[in-house]
Amino acid sequence: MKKQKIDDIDIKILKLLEKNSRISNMEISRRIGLSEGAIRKRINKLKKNNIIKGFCVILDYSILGYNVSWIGLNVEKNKIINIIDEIPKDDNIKGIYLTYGDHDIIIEYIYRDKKELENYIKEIKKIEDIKEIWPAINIEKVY
Amino acid sequence: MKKQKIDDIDIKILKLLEKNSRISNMEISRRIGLSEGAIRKRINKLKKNNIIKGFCVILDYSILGYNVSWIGLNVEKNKIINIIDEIPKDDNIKGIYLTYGDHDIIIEYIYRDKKELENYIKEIKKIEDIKEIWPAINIEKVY
DNA sequence: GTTGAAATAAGTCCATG
DNA sequence: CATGGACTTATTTCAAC
Repeated sequence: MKKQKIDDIDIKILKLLEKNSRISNMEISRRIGLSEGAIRKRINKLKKNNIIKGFCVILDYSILGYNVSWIGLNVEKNKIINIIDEIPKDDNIKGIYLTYGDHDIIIEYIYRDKKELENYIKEIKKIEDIKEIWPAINIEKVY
Repeated sequence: MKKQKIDDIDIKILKLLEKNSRISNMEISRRIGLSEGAIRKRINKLKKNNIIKGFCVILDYSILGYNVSWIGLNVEKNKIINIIDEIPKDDNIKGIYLTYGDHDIIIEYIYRDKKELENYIKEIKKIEDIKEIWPAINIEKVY
């Protein structure tokens, strides 16, 4: 795929969507000073070119009765792709990240009680080539 | 604030918004089988009660020419709130997380080149009561 | 929950550079 | 030939009931 040239207008659109992705095309158009159609076409293009990968919602999981954890995995480096495939995935997985640092893979996992987390860790442990698991790094987004 | 009772319909709405926050109220209403007005009132209530904290966009920062890092900070535990206040904040900060585990605070930071990251680290270092800084944990979201 | 008016989004076509 | 604007139609939002 040819790499899309991003201009200042695209950046402005992305910044507005980062603040509030539910803003209407019309409102973006008013703030930027382009027609609604132009904004819509640009957003679609940004989606097509995978610069916009999706639109999401920031939830307070603690109010919903969940804890949030990041589970760090240290693994055989040449098996990373296989391992990512094998990680059990369900609604409680909010993200899986490839990282270079203390860990190789980080799983963002929400759970209602310790039991649920422990069971999930048990599943993870069954995967071959995982050397270390650093679970239960509870987090709260403060900014 | 009184804690909101969440029912199955709220959960369904949140799941749809998690998949795509730009879905229209109408489309949610069709999928759930409630009127559009009912959906709208529920979303507004979820926002008012801070269960929905915002609507965001998932961007591929690498296509935009950015690297993504998580900077882990180990700090004096009783100074955490002060430190969070003092962390320099700009458009490159995508999140600040309070954590319990390897680090006390994690900053999600995007940068175009090493120089930019280094300058930011330099700013962080000026803050009192930060004991350790673990920067440059580059990440890619794979799921 | 229904309804109707206003706002917004989507689709098409045309002009421009 | 990609982009924005103008126009038309379809859909969505929003508030009164």
